[in-house]
Amino acid sequence: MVEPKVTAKVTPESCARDIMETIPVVMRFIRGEMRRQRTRSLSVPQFRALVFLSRHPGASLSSVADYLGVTRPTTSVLVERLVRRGLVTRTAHPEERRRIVLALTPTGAHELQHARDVARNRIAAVLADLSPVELRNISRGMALLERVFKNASPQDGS
Amino acid sequence: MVEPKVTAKVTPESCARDIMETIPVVMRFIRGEMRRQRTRSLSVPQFRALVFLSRHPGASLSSVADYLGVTRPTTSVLVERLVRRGLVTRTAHPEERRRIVLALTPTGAHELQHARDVARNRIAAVLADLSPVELRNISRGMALLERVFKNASPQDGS
DNA sequence: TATTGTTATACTCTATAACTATA
DNA sequence: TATAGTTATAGAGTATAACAATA
Repeated sequence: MVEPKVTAKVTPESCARDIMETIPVVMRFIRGEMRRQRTRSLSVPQFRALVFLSRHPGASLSSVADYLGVTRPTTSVLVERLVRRGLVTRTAHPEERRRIVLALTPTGAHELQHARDVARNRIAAVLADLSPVELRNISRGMALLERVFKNASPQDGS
Repeated sequence: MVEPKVTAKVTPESCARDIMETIPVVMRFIRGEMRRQRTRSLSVPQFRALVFLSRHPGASLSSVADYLGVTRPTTSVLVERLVRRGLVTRTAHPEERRRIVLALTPTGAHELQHARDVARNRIAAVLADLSPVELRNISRGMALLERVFKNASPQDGS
């Protein structure tokens, strides 16, 4: 009574298992690439903060925290390091005096571009042997994951 | 001369961009779920080490390090914490006296099962609205990523 | 009172360097 | 000499708690 398994049944649970198994492996690779840039290496959160600021110049600390999915104290420390390294400017908001205005410095924009290019190329190299269909499959999977996890991250459940 | 874009061209580079954007978001969610288990929370590396030991009882520290993709000093510290918490046993290898033999304690096996169940169910809940086709797409994408990143992680390039 | 941001504290991850012990 | 593992050190991520300043 064993059914010939042409394609295994995929459930949310089995999919979750696959995600738990694979995501950390890929994450580690990305981290390694970010860190490889010897003199000017970035952590993944630092990189993501720079990406966010490149898209949202003048953003507040809270908005960066929301994007990163971490608390404000964590973000405050992270931003402080980026400011000290000369990658980000932190100035007072003219009207709302509680707020700060964050933006990339020219150096920050440059370093971001560099890190992004290197990481993208290194990841692309790993993907080089995949077929167009397989690449599309991965991209589609990423889009789906982004859609469902983007706004689920805080704590929507228990 | 603008081609009607039915389906965007997916290149290794564009796929790499998607990966860089999405993986950290999902990773953060997984970390949050692991940490949620208040009293007995696990970090993702701790969780992964326990998973590995459940599959490879008696493994050496080096093999755990290889699986995690981190250095041996890092692994030594991580294992030390698991031993102190009573989740892992660390005994001398009978023949190769340089080696240690790592294994889960009954408590470790139990906590692993608990953490795994909770995290899987929480992730599955996020995936609940996806169709079977979409779930299969994600699982297929994970399998592809696992295949290419599993052995690329160290430093195969520059 | 609620929000923005910081500081203090504590813990984990992580690597490199230097070490011990064993093979 | 090479390998297995540890320890020391340093820096980053991270949260919670407590705080300051502003709205």
